[in-house]
Amino acid sequence: MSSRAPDTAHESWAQRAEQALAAAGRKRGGARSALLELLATQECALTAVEIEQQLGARSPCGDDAVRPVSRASVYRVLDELESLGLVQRVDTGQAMVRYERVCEHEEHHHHLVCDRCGLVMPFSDPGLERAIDKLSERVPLAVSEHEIVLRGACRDCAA
Amino acid sequence: MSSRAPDTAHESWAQRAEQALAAAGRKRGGARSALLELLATQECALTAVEIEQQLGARSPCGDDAVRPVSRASVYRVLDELESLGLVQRVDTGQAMVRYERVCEHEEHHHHLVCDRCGLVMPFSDPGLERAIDKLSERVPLAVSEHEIVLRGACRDCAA
DNA sequence: TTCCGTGCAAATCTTTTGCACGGTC
DNA sequence: GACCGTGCAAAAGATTTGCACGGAA
Repeated sequence: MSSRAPDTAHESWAQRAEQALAAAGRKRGGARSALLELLATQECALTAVEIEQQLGARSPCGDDAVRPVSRASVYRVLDELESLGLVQRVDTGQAMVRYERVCEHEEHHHHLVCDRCGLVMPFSDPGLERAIDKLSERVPLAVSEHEIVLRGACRDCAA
Repeated sequence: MSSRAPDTAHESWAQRAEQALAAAGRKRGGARSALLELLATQECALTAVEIEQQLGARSPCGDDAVRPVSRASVYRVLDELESLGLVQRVDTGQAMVRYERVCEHEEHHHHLVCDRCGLVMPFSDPGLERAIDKLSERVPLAVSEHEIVLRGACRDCAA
């Protein structure tokens, strides 16, 4: 990242998302913008309910005209973004599915899940990716994506 | 089991399960026996509904006194077996969770999932396991298990 | 006889859908 | 003005739980 700092990656994600949406003939809307803005800042996967809550928690004063986003819209927008390849579902084996943005030029990551407190953390490992890629060629399936989840006790819970 | 061939592995799994259940102070029951018997023969993960259907499909004549197993029991038994470490949940990212038996001495496997038809196949790869094991030591989580899912198009669907 | 296992029905919880209104193009 | 986006409420589907009965120890 010579001139651009890496922390602008999520801005460009939001831009790319807006573009893709526009290209798909979609109009703009409050709920979707809010959701894009939130996802752009997230490091790791969120559930629909977490997203709803975070969006509802904006403007604690209550008179900012930022209306809370309904859960239905959260699901609808996520679904839309997923089909455009801007967001991916992450199934951590917990009750609810999680969603996170897909950054084309960022190293993609997988997830650590704490069995006890439910904490979800990202991790990435080039060696593992290589192993998966090689494996993908030997398998009776035209692999288009993969997902890896490591489960165990996080530091706080193990202490 | 010294001279037993490996294809009796599932028999011993059923036995081990019965023992563990007994050790946990559990009594025997029709639904649970049926479920154990079914799981013992399965190569790969099943959903609760699939299990219910297979158990309901026994004795097509209808007068064999084998009563269909209720779905609630399927879930209860699976939950029980899971907490004893005899069965593991497998989350393939489809609508329903899957379950399969855990064989201590068998190489454990992961899953290929066809996006289009929903087919689930097992696969295993020692290299991948090694990579995961090494990785597990470097991660801020006391890893107790891991799950890998490769998604794509199966041969039939890709054709 | 005591307690466990099971079926049935109702409850829960996540996610989806139908409908009507208001905003965007 | 046409059509999309959104909220609300109801629906759908998977899983869990409460309760009462029958069987195992």
